[in-house]
Amino acid sequence: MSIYDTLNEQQREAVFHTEGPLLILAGAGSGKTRVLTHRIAYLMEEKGVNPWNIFAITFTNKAAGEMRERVDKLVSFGSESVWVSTFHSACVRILRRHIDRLGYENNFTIYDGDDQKTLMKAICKKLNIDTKAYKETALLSAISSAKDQMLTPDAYEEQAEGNYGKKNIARVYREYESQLRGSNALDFDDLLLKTVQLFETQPDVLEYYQERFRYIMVDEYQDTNTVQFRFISLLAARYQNLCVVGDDDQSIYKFRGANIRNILNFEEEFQDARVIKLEQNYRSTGNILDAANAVIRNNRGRKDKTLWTDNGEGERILYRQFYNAYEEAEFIAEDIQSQVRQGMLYQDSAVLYRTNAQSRLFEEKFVASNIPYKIVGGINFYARREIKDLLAYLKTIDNGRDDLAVRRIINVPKRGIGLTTINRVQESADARGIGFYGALQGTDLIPNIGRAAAKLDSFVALIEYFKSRADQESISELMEEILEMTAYIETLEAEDEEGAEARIQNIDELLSKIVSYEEACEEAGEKPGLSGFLEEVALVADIDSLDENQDYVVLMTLHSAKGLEFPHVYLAGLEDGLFPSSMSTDNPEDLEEERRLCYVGITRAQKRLTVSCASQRMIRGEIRFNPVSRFLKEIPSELVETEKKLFEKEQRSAPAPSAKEQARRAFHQQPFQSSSIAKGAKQFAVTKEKGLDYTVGDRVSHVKFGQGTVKVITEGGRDYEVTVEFDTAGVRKMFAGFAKLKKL
DNA sequence: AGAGTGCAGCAACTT
DNA sequence: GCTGCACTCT
Repeated sequence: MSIYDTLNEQQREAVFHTEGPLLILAGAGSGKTRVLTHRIAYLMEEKGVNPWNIFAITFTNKAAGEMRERVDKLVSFGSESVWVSTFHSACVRILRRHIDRLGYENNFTIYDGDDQKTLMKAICKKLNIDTKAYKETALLSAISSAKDQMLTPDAYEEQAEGNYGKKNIARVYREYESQLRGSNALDFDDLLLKTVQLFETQPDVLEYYQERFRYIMVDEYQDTNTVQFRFISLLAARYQNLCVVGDDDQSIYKFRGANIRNILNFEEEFQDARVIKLEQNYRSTGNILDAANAVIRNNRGRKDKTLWTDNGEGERILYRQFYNAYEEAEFIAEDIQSQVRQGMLYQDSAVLYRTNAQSRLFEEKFVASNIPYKIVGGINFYARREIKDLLAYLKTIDNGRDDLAVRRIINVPKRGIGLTTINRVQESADARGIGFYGALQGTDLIPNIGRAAAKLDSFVALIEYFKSRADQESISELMEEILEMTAYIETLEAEDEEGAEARIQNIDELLSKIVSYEEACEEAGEKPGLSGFLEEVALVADIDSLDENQDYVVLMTLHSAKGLEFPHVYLAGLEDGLFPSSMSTDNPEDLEEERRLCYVGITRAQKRLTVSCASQRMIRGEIRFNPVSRFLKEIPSELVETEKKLFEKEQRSAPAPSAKEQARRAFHQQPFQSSSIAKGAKQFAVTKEKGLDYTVGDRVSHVKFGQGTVKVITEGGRDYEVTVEFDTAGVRKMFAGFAKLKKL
């Protein structure tokens, strides 16, 4: 009996086919992760391949972690040497080593979407671009797709010949590119593009990685874009051991450049590619699968396949139509509670929707009904103002050339440095062809700077002080020092009464994340560095923080739900105009993508699927009346249960949960944890201690400031604020949670 | 020169 | 329902 006996015939075939290109067309729930993990195990255990030579690319960090864990369970040793990572993290790792060959410094900064927007705004201003005619987001997406097509600004301009609009975009692209370079920064697209450029221009580097990665596996292949495909083709060119797993029916990232031709044309690109289809679904019931098949059948231009299951028919799909979205949310909240009374866990349910804005109503109802929940997506933790501010300090300290970061914090907290001054500094920097921070370092050279010079000088002195500290102390100590010296929290409290508490909680969470990063590094025997932390932060997706061991209902968009499964799925807001989105209904290709999205949603469900819509819904403060989604009508009516009675009956005759269920629930249940502002379940927090073990007058010691005497303790909302007179460092005010003072 | 305040316009999906 | 910008006040 071997670990491979549990696989079905096609799965086994895919696992055993190790040499040469292989395309696995894996329908939803057909066990593709099982195949990939077993394949890695097979390579290592049976083929004697060095795990060091195996590279598996996943879509999210979470998927990467899970894959490594599962491989670890299959093989006796060596799984930690397998490279499992996302495209972006893999590229960052490669670029950190070699990007100096392309004229960047190796401690480059990564710009996220917000940073890109800020930068684009400044560029439009500088180039006098009419943002009515060319919206920032449109310009950015044009640049993004240019980068995906691996077009340099020069190539783009050439291509734009005779097209006035495109010429303008080329101008913007060129400026955007030069500003990024000037700031020693890369955007997300650059991570891939620069890696490809590196491979194409540095044969020795390419050869090194080709030798290193002799066996390459790519998950979610249907969502790779052109530059990603180029990346893997280059790597696989030497040994041709490329195994890609995907499902053309689940391609939902066309807007991000996903090229469905990568999957449809794989056999042309890689001659002699073996194609294996996995069509047996192990996840869902027959009814759910039939519904999914019926919907996706309406798409043209797909690889033919039919999913089947021997799981049995299961329950019919429950369909409810509501008067408005409030009632929809209320029903789902009640239904979840009724399911829980019958023995289900909260974590067995997920609510999926088309747009993030829909989460709001669910959140309200869930809070009111005391349902623990976690919202994935929406405003990313790292996109919050206070977090971005503090990270900008770290970025400035780490890479002084990151102009965006410097400009963000130069007057945060307020230092009396206004727009006029900032513009003068920028002009002077531009005139002299140096960076913003560079200009700040010589204020006497800036014309008309006047009284502001002193303020700028003290800002520079502050940053330089932090820089000098950065080598000597840990990131968390540095962060604490930034908080103390800028009085960031105090300022926050002073200016923003309602929001302050949640923001401070977020800062606590950031500190916790820094500490756990440091711990993780030390465990791995690496030195935790500022660049490393900032990079990790730039590449985390919200979905990575989902925790299967916590009992909460998950709320997310259909896009985020890709690759996940839940016993019970609620598909909400099935209305034409919302889903499919009104922006896609006039274009058949876009509509097909929406349909695939619907297919992804349906196939997330294992046992029970509830679909719902509302007759009227508030969108942008306007009441909209949308017809029932066309996708709903594509589900054969015999699979659907529309009767209201079903729900009420179950609720009334709910049997008491079995002893086993009660035990299961007691084990999983955790106290309700969520606040409407600090969205989602908090993982860590520096919370107010039950009390402090020191009082006024006590002698205490601090990691950095040494010994001192406690002068004042005031009780803040979330923490104690302690004033200590240090023997050598003077009087300092600090939060007990951060300061970790020890009584002597 | 900077900071605070009121109003307009805008809002898919994401690494 | 929220963010950016113009306007006015200190």
